[in-house]
Amino acid sequence: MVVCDDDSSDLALNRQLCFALYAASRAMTRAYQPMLKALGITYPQYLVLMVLWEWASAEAQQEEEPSVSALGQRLMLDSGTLTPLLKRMEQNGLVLRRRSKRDERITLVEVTYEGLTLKPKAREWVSSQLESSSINRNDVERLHRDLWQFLHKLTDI
Amino acid sequence: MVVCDDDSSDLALNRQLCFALYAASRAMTRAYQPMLKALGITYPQYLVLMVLWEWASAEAQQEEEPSVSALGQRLMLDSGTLTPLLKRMEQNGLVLRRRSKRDERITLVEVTYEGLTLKPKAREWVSSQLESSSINRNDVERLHRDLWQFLHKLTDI
DNA sequence: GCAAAATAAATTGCACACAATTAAATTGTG
DNA sequence: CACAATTTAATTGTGTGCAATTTATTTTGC
Repeated sequence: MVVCDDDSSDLALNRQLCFALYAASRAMTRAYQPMLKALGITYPQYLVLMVLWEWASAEAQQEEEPSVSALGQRLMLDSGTLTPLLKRMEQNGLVLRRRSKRDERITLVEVTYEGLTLKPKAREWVSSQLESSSINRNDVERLHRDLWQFLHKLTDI
Repeated sequence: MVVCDDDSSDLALNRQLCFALYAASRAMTRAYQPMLKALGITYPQYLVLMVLWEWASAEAQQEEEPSVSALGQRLMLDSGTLTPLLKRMEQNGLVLRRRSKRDERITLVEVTYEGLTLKPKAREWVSSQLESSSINRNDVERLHRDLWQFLHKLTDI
């Protein structure tokens, strides 16, 4: 059996992309650590907060119900991840969880005032990072666009 | 205090990139699941195997010592992640772990014959996926290049 | 030579991810 | 209305990631 062959192949090409995504995603998380530590939250908790900040904004008031599953659709996460994460956020005073009166199966999530106060702090840190880094905004936008295009093709298969 | 402001800002822009990376990385992992399940390994175990497959190839024989820390540098992972992962792979007969005779602090890792036999299977699956998908190889290469460029700027800060 | 510093893994503890299952509530259908 | 099918979270179990600490070994400085 051939178990040792050359690496100038699909395998190596693809390895590089799948690993680049894996490495870049973790590097991004690492880059956020100073801010996250200062705010006392984790990276996925920050993503949850960003969705909740959007939902709490005036424009979005009459939008979708802020349920666990709506949050899950937005972040592509399931209740197995979100339920314990939201419980920790509730413990830390960042969100409130309550059952919908209309349908007791649904758990509604809302950001607290304390959770809202983290938004300007996060914004300030992010904008100062962008300023002090050598990262070009156009590059970021192109990468973002290409990533989503790739992600859509990936999930279409 | 201003806790509710517009989202046409650095925060929103950056959220999209950091979330795109997070989502794309997990989507890639999901896309690999059918193959990984068939091979009986996890995604990070697959990444480890790819490094070990490279190291086992003839060209690389006199390269760096296949230690846990060398593996960690390649994958940007530490022993806290790798040690238990490699133990599981050893349990499953995919790798061997032994202490270096030259330096007893160092744990050397080598792929077994069983571990090598997974390589052609992985290659076959990956190439068939690329063929059957609508993903353009040039797009993949560009995304890969842009990702590494971004990753380097990120880790430079 | 030998104690202190440095190095390499391993360990510990916590927080995700996610597959699979379970439990509770609601909806659809006869 | 009854009751099966569906929907929504929560739960369970396994495997990462990673910070922080510990253990074992080697190197360095004197």
